[in-house]
Amino acid sequence: MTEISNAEFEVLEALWQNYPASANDIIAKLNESASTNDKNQEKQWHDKTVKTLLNRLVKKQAIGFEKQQRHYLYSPLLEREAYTLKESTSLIERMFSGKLAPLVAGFAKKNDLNKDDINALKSLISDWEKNND
Amino acid sequence: MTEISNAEFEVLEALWQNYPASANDIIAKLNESASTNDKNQEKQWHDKTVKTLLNRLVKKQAIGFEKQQRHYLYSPLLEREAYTLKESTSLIERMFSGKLAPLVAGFAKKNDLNKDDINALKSLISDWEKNND
DNA sequence: ACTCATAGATTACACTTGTAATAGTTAATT
DNA sequence: AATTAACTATTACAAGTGTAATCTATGAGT
Repeated sequence: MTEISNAEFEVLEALWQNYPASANDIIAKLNESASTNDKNQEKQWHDKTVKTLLNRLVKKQAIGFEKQQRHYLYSPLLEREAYTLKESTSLIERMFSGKLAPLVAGFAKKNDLNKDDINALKSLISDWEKNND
Repeated sequence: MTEISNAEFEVLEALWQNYPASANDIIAKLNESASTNDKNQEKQWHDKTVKTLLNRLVKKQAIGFEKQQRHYLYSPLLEREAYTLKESTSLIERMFSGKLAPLVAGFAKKNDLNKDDINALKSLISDWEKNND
């Protein structure tokens, strides 16, 4: 499977959030994003652009579709969790010699951790210890 | 500052490891990588390629140089830590809504954490708590 | 002083990416 | 049945990337 670009990823993300979905569903999802907020100045996706990206994702076998009368219903062929794990592993490999701690340390230093993060980490650690002692 | 590509990053990485450095120093560093190991099948960098990447990094103001007689001595203009933090923040933003825990959870699930990682995380947590209680 | 090796600068070139527009097809409407 | 609307497929096009080769200037050796 070839690489998924940033723009492609955003489309895939919309699909993960709700599928199977038609091109229009996906376009709508991409353009909604908290539009309840009036001053929402999110990027607007042009439908032609999204169609192109869907085609590329199909070619890359990241998503598939089944014909539904006149239009298609798309579905991801990748699991989100597997994909994000692969991507984060790759980044940690490239920038931190595969070690997780330096990444976390960077966040801690920037003080970008809050109580919730810490609690989540603690809980992960105790789970790990439960299974690996 | 524009984006730094993957190949550019590897060159920058070599420079961070030792600078100021001449183009040849950098090329050597890139091609050495544990070459003590005979079956080392690491990618070999062509010198022309590295020169190109150095030029692009200069253009992107990621590195600078000072003329030293006939050749240049390059130095990074970015701090490694700042750069990796920016990149990891960006990835976590895009894939985990800015939350660190899900990333760590992915690692824990894959069982890609060892005792050292856990200890490092614990220590980070206790540092954090020392400063944020 | 002249020639050559070398370092950096410029050019190359195919592939990817972001961002669409246009062309082709088929279902829906009049 | 003919026309139109709505989809998908194909084409476009500039900028960025990976990967070098060629050009140019200059210091080093003869």
